[in-house]
Amino acid sequence: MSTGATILHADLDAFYASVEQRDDPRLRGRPVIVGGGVVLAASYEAKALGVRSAMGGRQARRLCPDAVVVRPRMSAYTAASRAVFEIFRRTTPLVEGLSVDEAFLDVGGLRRLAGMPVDIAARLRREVREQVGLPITVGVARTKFLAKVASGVAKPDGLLVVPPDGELAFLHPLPVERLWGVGPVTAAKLRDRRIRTVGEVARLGEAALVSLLGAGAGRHLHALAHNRDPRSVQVGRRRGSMGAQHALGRGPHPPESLEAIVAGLVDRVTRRMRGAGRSGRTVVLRLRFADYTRATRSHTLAKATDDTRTVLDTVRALLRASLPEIGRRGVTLVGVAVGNLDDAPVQLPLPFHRDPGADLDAAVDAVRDRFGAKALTRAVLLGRDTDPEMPRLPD
DNA sequence: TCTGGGGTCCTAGGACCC
DNA sequence: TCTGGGGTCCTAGGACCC
Repeated sequence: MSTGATILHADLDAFYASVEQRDDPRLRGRPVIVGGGVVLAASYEAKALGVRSAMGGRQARRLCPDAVVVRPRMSAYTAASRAVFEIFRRTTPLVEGLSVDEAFLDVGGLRRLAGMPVDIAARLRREVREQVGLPITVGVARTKFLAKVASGVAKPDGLLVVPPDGELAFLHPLPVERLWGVGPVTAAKLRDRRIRTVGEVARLGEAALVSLLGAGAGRHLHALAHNRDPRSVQVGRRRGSMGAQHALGRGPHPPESLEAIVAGLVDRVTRRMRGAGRSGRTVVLRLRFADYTRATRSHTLAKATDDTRTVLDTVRALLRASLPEIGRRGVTLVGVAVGNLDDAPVQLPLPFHRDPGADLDAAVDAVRDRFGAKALTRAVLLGRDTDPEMPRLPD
């Protein structure tokens, strides 16, 4: 029964740019921009001058003429990410990755073994710095949501603990933009109502939020503003789709050249799928028109596949059906994705794998809490195959 | 400020089934 | 003949995240 702040949100700082500064000492202390036409990542020296990721390259160079612009080296970032996640998993088996550079870690059960969460977090930061050479910020709190907000506030290269008795005092003065899930559109709607802080959101009432933002977003935001977030750290989550896309100039782009680009994208995606041992049923063609509005066209196959030919034929049919619209509106991006990826069994971490537990109900509940209902089904199926002692669902 | 590439989750209507 | 409610799947769009 640990009730303290036991969830860590660990987030590498300016990840791509930090890897570049690590690998080239001449870049240290200087503004670094990773990416060419568009900023993929900016070092904190560049951010200080207003450079942001997703910003156009021209504007970034205007803001920061002294910046060193580096071509991205994806394989270096992937390797660094793997090394950091190894440290995460050495810290606790309960790791939920959110992207290449951030994860939640549940350290609630480790107190006797590894010390207080704040000490675990400090050690984690030190290990990432010493063993991988990268700065990382950690937020520590009782819930995932608060831990994430805390790391955002503590960046860069920081550590911030939100004590359980100081949660609302921490949360309510923050601007609404700090909330996970509040982007430009939601922030603008709230701003129109003169709502700028989380505390003001909390005073608004759920019904008002729902009528302003819709049922899902409204209820979600209301819960967060009142510091309600029951989500647990989920291990073994797998992505639900894989895709690749390619931005185009303003054109013109004849159908043959679009077909060729799409074929390359399909090849990339299906190659990755086979590499990961995944197959999927829903094939998606993604388009962006000359006015930068977006559209998707999709088709769901009867059977999951990772076959290049099958996916390509499907995408081609979607593309051909879209050619008239593309002809009218112009196209500035094509993308391909395969969704509805199958759920292969996941490897469960040690405690549940090795110790099914004497109490069947408790074990089943624990698996469901930690990993979700889907994983429970998978765990049971997996357990039947590999471990006769694995708990089964009660009939 | 003229905008990459990779994802997640939610909503909503229609088809279809019981 | 007309009508009901519930559930799932598919397609498409939109907001948001890094």
